[in-house]
Amino acid sequence: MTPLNYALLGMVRQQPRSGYALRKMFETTPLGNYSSSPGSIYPALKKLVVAGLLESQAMGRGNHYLITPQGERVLETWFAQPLGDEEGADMALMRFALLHDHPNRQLTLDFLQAFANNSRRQVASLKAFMDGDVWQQMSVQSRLAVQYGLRTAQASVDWADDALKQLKSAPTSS
Amino acid sequence: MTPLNYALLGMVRQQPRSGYALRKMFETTPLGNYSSSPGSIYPALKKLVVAGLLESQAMGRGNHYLITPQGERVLETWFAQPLGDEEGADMALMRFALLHDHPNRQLTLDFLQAFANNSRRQVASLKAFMDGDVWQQMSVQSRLAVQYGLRTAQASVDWADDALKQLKSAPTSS
DNA sequence: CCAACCATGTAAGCTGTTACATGATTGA
DNA sequence: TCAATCATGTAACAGCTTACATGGTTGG
Repeated sequence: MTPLNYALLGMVRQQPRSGYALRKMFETTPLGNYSSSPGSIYPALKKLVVAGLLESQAMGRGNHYLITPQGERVLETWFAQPLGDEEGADMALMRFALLHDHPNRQLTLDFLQAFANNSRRQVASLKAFMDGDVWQQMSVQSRLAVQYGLRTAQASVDWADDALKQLKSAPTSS
Repeated sequence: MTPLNYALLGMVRQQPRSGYALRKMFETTPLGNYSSSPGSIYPALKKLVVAGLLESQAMGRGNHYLITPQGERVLETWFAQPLGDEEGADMALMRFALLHDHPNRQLTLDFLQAFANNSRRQVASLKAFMDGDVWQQMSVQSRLAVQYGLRTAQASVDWADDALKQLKSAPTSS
């Protein structure tokens, strides 16, 4: 399961779509960092059908894709996985976005907690780096680049905390 | 010229290093998102030598790499290129970090200006997206994911502005 | 002497991109 | 009718990772 596969599964789960519609999603929304080129999406969809995670259904011109129970299970397993340090922020955020209307709200809350903790750890490790030997030998520019990392990590912490607040104050809105 | 190639050129330009030392840089510093696996670095170094951008020089155990005048020219050309929207933030930041001790301080200032402008444009486009139709149909989670993008873009703006201040107030510190 | 590190390399594969190609349908 | 959009596909490649393999050196 590649990142793109998860993205496609998640989008199709939300609503059956054609390959073309999925491409448009990548093009027109800020979510999903993937190119909308057909060279990636159509082959991936085919593979997902072969693997039994999606079902193709002719509809007007073109095919719509539906998620199968097995596909749902794959997504659920992914959602339930503890958020590791390894997955980059982009991957983590995609996972978060695909949780969208998931009935189990707790998954989202858990995700945000873990994300906030990871970001806090990242902040701490960058601060620790700034106390090390290497830091002293670095040029002004290189140091500023590290400061950039610090700022974005801090922004992640703030966002996650804020998102938790918003979700907790809001009733089950879906 | 791949991102990794630029990274290697820039690091060698700063100081002649062995392939192993370069790997350690990737491992121990937050700069450079690349894996430190030998499978990427050694072949890349070889290609750069063949292309005449680096020179290999036996030294003790292992080889040190030096940048050639031609390699310097390649870097200079890259540095001088206007910062486009296309390059991701990671690529942009790498370029910034590699400017490190560049004698032409103006390049750094130009970069930061362009980066700040790009980030501002990104903020604006995200805000515009939040006024569109798609936004209305999105789930709470998806909206929060977009808000994340907004926050990090804003952090980029803040960082660039701050960096400009720091550099302008500091004399030529190198 | 044995583990850990220094130091380099290759082969296979995964993932996504680029570029090309095709044809139907819709709106001006 | 002519351009734009809908809709799908393939072939070739680029770029990096994983896994494996090798041998020297250093320190406990």
